[in-house]
Amino acid sequence: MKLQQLRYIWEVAHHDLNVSATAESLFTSQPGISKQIRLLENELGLPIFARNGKQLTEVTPAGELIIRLAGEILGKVENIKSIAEEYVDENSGTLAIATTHTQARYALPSIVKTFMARYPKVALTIHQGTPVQISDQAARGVTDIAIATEALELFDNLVMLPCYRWSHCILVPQEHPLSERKDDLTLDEVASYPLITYVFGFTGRSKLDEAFAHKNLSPKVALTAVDADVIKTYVRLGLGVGVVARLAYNPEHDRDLVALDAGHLFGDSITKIGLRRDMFVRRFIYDFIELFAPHLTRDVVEQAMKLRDKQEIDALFQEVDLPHY
Amino acid sequence: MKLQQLRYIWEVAHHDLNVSATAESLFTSQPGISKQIRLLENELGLPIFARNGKQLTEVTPAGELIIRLAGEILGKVENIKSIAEEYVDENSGTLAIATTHTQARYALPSIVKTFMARYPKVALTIHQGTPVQISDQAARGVTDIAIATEALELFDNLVMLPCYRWSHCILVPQEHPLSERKDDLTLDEVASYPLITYVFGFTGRSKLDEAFAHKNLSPKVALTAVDADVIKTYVRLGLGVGVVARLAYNPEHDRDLVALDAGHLFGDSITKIGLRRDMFVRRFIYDFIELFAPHLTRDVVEQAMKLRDKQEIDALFQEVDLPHY
DNA sequence: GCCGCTTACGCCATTCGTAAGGATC
DNA sequence: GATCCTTACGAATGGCGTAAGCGGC
Repeated sequence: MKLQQLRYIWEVAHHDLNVSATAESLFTSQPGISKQIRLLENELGLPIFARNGKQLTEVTPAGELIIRLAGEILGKVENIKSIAEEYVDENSGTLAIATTHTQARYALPSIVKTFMARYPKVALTIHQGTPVQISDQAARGVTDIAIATEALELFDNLVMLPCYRWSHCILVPQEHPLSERKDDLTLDEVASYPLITYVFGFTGRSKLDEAFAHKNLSPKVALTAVDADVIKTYVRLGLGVGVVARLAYNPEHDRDLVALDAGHLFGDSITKIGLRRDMFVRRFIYDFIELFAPHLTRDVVEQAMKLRDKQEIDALFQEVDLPHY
Repeated sequence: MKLQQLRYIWEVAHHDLNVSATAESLFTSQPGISKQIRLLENELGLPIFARNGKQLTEVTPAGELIIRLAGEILGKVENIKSIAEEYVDENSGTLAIATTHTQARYALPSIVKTFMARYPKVALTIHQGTPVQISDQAARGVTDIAIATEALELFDNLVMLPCYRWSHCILVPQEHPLSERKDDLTLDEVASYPLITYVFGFTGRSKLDEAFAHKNLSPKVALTAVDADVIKTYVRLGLGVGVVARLAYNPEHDRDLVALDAGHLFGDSITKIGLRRDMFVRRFIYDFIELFAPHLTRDVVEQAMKLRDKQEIDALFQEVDLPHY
C-alpha cells in the first residue's frame, strides 16, 4: 500500500469516479492512476470501485470505508508537513482561505492588510466560491479555513467557530419613496416593491425567505445576484429595492443610496469560520482567526477543536457576546 | 513522503533510537533505514532525530509530533487492511491477544475453545507477557487486544472495557494450621506466615500490598512468581501460604490444597480488555469479546470506543453488574 | 463514433542490500 | 576495540508516460 494509491482512490472518489478528469487535475496520466488503483485492489483482495465493463460506476461498501480512512490518512500527512513548516519558520508558509464574495469584499480586506503586514512571508490565497463550494474545499483540505454564513454545517468534519452577527439593510436610491422612511420599516412595505437580493444559498438569503414566508408574503424578486456590488448597481438603475448585508453598505462610496436598517425584519445571521477537525493549526492561522474574531483566541479555538459534536461547540459559545455589524 | 519512511521513524523511535536493532526487527538493512530517515528529514526540511555525531540521541520537538502522527497514520493503514479482510471473508483472518499467564492459563482456555470452533479459519495467537508489555503491545498494534488486570491504564490510546471482578484466595496444604479455619480469616493471621504470591505488577499484587500497608503489616514474602502454578508448587512444598487469584484454584486438580476465601481481605480486582482506540474491530473480535465478557456486546463496545476520556467510559459501566469470580 | 478505461512497453527514479569508512564510547 | 551510523555502488524493482486496444453509450 502506497500513499499515492490512497491519494488516487480518494481523488477519483471525489471526481465523480472519472479517472481521466482526476488524472488531469493531478497533472499525471490516466493509465498511471488506473494501474495504481488496480494494484491497490489486488493487494487488498477486493474491489474499491464497482465497474460496468471498464467504466467505474460506484464505490463498493468496503470502498466507502477505505476511502474515508484514506482521507484521514492524507489529512494527517498534511499535518506532518504543516508541523515541519511551522518548526522550520513559524512566520512563513501558505494560508488558503475559502470564502464568499461578501466576506472577501467587505469583511476581509482590513484583516488581510494587517495580517500581511505582520506575516510578510506567508503566501495568502483567497478562493472565492459558493457557500457549498467553500465548505467542500475546507473539508477536503484544499483550503485551510472557510469563512461563510451559510452551508458550513453540511460537513461534519468541520469545526465551526462563530465570528460575528450581522443583519441586513434595505438599499434604495435617494429619489425612492422609501428613502424618506426611517428605520421602522415593515415587511409588508418592503414586499410591495420588487426586490433585488442574493441568490439562494448566499449571504443570509435563507433568513429573508424565512421572514417573508412566515408572514405569508411572496414579494416579487426582480433580480438575484451573488454579490452586493451587482445588487447595488441595479438598485441604482431603479430596478427595485436592494436587500444586502449591512456591512456591504459603505456610507462614503454609496452616498447616492439610502440604507435602511432591516435587522428587525430578517433577524441576525452569524458568520463562522470553519476548520477541518484534526488539522494542525499553525501559529499564523491562530493569529488570523483572532484578527478576524477577537474572541477566538488560540485557547478558545483549541478547546473547540477538541470537542466532538456540534452541540458541545455551540454550548461553548453560548455565553459569548459576538460583535454585531 | 512514503509510508515506509513513516514506519521507519516510528519503529526507530520505539526501539530506543537504535537503528540497527530496528533494522533487525524489521528484517531489513540498517543503511536502508538510515537513508530513508534522511530522505524524509530532507523533504520536511528539519531533523526528526537529534544526533550526537552519528548517534541518534533524542527526538526533536517537531519529531515528537511527527512520530505521533506517523503512528496514527500507520494505525489507519492497518484498519484499511482489516476492512479489506473483513469484506473478503468475515470468518477468516488473524486474532492476536496479549495477556498474562493468569488469563491464558485459567480464564481463556474455554473461551478460546469455543471461539476456535466457531471460527476455524481465524488464526489465533496469544502473546504472554507482563502487564506492561501487554498494554504496550496492544497500544502499538502488535496485538489486536490486551487482557489484563493491571497496567492497562498506562496508555491513553487504549480503550479499556471491564470484564469481570475477581478476588484472591489463600492456599495452604491440608496439614497447615490454617486449613481448619473457614472463610473468616484476618489479615493479621495471614501476615503471620511467610507468603508466596505474585511479583509486583502482576495479577492484583497491588491490591495485596495496599491491604497490608493499610493495616501497617509487613508480612514476610517467601517467594514471588509470575504465575499461580509456580506459587502452588511451593505451597505444596510447605514454603508458605499462597495468595492467588481465586480462579487459579481448581478444586479437582488442587485437591491436596485448601483454598480459603480472601475477598474480604484484599478487595476486588477488575480484569479488563484493552482495545486501541480508532482500531477497526472485526466481527469475530466483537464475538471474542462477547464470549469473554457477555455484557460487552457489539453495541456496548462500539459505544465505549466512541467516547473520548476514561471517565466517560467508566461512567458507561457504572451500572453494569460484572460477573464475579 | 466518441469517450474512457485497460494493456503493453520502455525509460527513469527509487529502493535495497553489500561492503567499506569513520565516529563515539 | 566494539558498536553504530554514514557513504558508496550495483542490482532489482517499481512508477510513470506514450501509444495502441477495446468496450460502452
